[in-house]
Amino acid sequence: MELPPLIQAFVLHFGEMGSRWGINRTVGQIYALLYAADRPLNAEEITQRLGVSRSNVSMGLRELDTWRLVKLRHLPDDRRDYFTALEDPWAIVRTLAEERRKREVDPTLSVLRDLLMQQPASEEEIHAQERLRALTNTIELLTTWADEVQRLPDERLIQLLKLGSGVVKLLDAKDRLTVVLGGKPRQPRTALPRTALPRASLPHATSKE
Amino acid sequence: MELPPLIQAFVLHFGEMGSRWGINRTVGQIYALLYAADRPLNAEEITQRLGVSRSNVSMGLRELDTWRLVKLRHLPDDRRDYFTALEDPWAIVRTLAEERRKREVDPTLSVLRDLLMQQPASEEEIHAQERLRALTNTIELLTTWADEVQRLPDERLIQLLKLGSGVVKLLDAKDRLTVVLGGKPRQPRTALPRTALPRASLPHATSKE
DNA sequence: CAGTTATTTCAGAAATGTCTGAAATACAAG
DNA sequence: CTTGTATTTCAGACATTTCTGAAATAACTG
Repeated sequence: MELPPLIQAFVLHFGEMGSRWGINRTVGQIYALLYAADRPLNAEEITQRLGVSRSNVSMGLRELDTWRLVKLRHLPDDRRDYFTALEDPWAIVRTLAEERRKREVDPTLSVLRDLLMQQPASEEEIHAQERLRALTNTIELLTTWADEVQRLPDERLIQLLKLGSGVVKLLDAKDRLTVVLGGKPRQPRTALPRTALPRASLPHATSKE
Repeated sequence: MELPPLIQAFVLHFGEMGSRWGINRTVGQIYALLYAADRPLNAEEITQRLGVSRSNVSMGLRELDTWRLVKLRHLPDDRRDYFTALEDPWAIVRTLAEERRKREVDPTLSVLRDLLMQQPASEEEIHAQERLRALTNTIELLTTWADEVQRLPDERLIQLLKLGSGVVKLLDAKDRLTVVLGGKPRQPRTALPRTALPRASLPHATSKE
């Protein structure tokens, strides 16, 4: 592997982390290389820099493509394929979130829903189904939320992230206002737990004020 | 494997998903079995029900323990170890989030910070470092947010999730109020992008109103 | 169409990960 | 200390995944 030390360290690390992220070493290395690169690279260049076989690079690029993490481009007067990494970090985050959900969550949700439709045949299965139902509800709440957040434009998403847990203050403020100003009663669409009613100010929610 | 069909389907699915989740088949199966079970199980029972070797179960339980997903308990007059799954779905979500972060994100963040400290030795490295900086900032924003959200009590977390992207309306409402009522000027702690100022009402942000 | 270059496919080699059975360890009870 | 039971360790068998080189395919060029 013939790379400037800084880039090499980055590439090697991504290769090693690859296995924890469900991609293999070469795929991780290719992505890191493209991400750090200051120009599009073709397969042959990647092969040389990483010191792996040409066919391995071909397969790796195809996998990155199914993850929608690389873009294929062409340079004038050159019929080789050139690749760039999806470069905007927020685009990467969104893509990773979508793809991981598709691969890691959706199949499970589908199986769970299926099992919840079945008629339990024993006490044991009744209990199991209850547990499955609790799990399903939680996953559904999370994925619905993730869906909605995915649709926010970048600025909004960043704004929310920066606010952090500060959002709960806003929620409290809103509930108080609704009461003080005699606003329209809340639609119980998001049925609040009793502890979140007007003046109940929870200890933890106000700890930073 | 001798299990009621519904439970068996659940267990088999978790086993298969295991590889995508960075755990192996047996570990996934053991967790699923414990999660669906209506009582604590000992290693021998798990062995029998899953039809895998006793030693495999021992290793699997140890791994689940390092993930903090199972609890060890003892029954009176029985010196065998009994296990239960972490059963509250929100506790599971929190634990998974923490553990995955520890394994999948923190090491990368540490390497990135390290590489950002280094003196770049070429134009190429200067560019690479800029890319690394962008990535680092994004990951840091995400993990800081995740940290804060982790500290919220369950009800608050659920409340937020149910609100979904509705939070942005609250943000807008707050900004408007600050102006209308002449409230104290915002601390620029979360420096908003210009587009989020008082009446700029972005098209996408108000699309549902 | 033949020649050239780029990419993909794929069988098997190499590497890695998982699982088992046997042996080792741990520990309570007699 | 010995016996009996529970659990862990670990070397090697087995299984899966990754990677390579060679061959096939594709696509352009004259």
